[in-house]
Amino acid sequence: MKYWLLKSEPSRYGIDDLARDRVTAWSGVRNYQARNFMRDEMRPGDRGFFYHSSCEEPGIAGIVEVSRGAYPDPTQFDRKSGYCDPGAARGEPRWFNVDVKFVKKTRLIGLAELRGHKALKNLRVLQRGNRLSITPVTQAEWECIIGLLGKA
DNA sequence: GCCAACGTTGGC
DNA sequence: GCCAACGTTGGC
Repeated sequence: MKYWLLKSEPSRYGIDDLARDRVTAWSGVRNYQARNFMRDEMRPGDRGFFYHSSCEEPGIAGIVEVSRGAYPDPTQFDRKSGYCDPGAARGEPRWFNVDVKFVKKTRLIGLAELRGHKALKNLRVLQRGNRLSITPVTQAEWECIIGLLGKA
């Protein structure tokens, strides 16, 4: 079982949207590294932090669980979708996505707080210039952050 | 709005 | 296969 951090802009789709929907397709990812994580490494039962990016208070806002392993992202074939990829063919999908389900909403753990912990110094989302929307989280990092949530 | 960082594209 | 140009991301 692995741990992940999934970024989303709350103005597009935030933790409250997932709390309402309970399950959502993590579709629309158009980056090969992130795709490979979903296709090759993410398995049902894996857990992840839901991270709010490009917003007033960037940070971890919730916990999710992978509820379905990777399958071809239907939006790549949808001509009306902004995620449509003319280079993708039905028999040869280029993009994949998993489904994630809501586990819980947490208090917001902002970047400054995350940076305050040595155990998190390698957390990808804290690195300069990090843009990858899906990143692995080590078990030690996961446990450190879960520990922070135990506090007020 | 700025700007650093990074991925992708395309000419050669 | 190199690399400059460009577009996007995302914190500040």
